[in-house]
Amino acid sequence: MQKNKFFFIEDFLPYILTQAAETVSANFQVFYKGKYGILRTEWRVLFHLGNFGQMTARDIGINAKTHKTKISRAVFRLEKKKYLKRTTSEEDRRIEFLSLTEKGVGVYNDLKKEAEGFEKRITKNFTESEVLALRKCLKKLEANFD
Amino acid sequence: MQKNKFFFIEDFLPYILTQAAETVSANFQVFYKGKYGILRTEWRVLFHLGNFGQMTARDIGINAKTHKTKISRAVFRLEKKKYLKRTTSEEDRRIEFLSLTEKGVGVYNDLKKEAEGFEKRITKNFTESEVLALRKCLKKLEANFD
DNA sequence: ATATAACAGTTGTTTTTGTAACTAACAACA
DNA sequence: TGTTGTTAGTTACAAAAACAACTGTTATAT
Repeated sequence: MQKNKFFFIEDFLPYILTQAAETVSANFQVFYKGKYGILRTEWRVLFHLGNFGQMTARDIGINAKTHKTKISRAVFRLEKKKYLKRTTSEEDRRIEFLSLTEKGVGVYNDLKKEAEGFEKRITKNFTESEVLALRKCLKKLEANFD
Repeated sequence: MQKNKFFFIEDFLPYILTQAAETVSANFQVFYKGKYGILRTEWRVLFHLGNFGQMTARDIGINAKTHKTKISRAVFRLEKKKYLKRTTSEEDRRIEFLSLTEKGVGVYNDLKKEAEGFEKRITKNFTESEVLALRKCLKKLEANFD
């Protein structure tokens, strides 16, 4: 009892999902790349630390589903920019605790404002329940792969 | 009259959108990359030609919002694999019409089946109207950048 | 204890992408 | 014509991502 006999790429969910994500990301990166010269993974690390406080590279990688080499290099660059500092754990010297410097917090706070403004603008023609439903669907979609 | 005083990265729409897209794409690429060794842009070109018939690289690029160098390289690889052929236009010799070979159509048909199955599986726990609403929201979101 | 496996994070190499500069063809207009 | 601008597509080089192999450390188990 299939309704649509034909395949349309423009209705293929993975395609429109990726297209929407790429368009939104390309427009959002103007802020962090344009203002601070950082890449997407660096933005993610910055925002994890700004949002959750001190974390290890490992835990950021798990939470953001990002490979450890990507995290490692992002941490290196953020450190070089003096946005974050590392502290080796006393109990387990493999682990490094990462946290934002004062400068990093400043950048985080500025980019947080930009993020809030950006989200508002791109959902200007959405009802509040539409935004909530969209968030819910995206999370549910992703949870299907755990 | 703002409700949420705090910023949570896990509720930031561009972030969860990108996360969902990356997770879905990573799982879907297993089919085209695993079975036929092609990349995402090659999949897109293949599916544009399979879906719409003969097209120019330019028009695929416009429709898929993909840079011409990416398209150019994807076309080159698909040609090398004998999935598509080029025909230079008689009226304007800058233009090449691209179309799938018989082999390319075979690959397209197989991957189309996989795509349909994949979409069904990832939306198994969605109601039909949820899927429709999700598609609509994603398209609306993207249209905000035109 | 000590060998082995597991883990956190880094480094090296290859593949892919991004960007700019390029070629070849057409268009417009003096 | 011929000069200038635009367009379709390619190529060259630099930046970034993917993947595998590595270092140093801790956990496990004989």
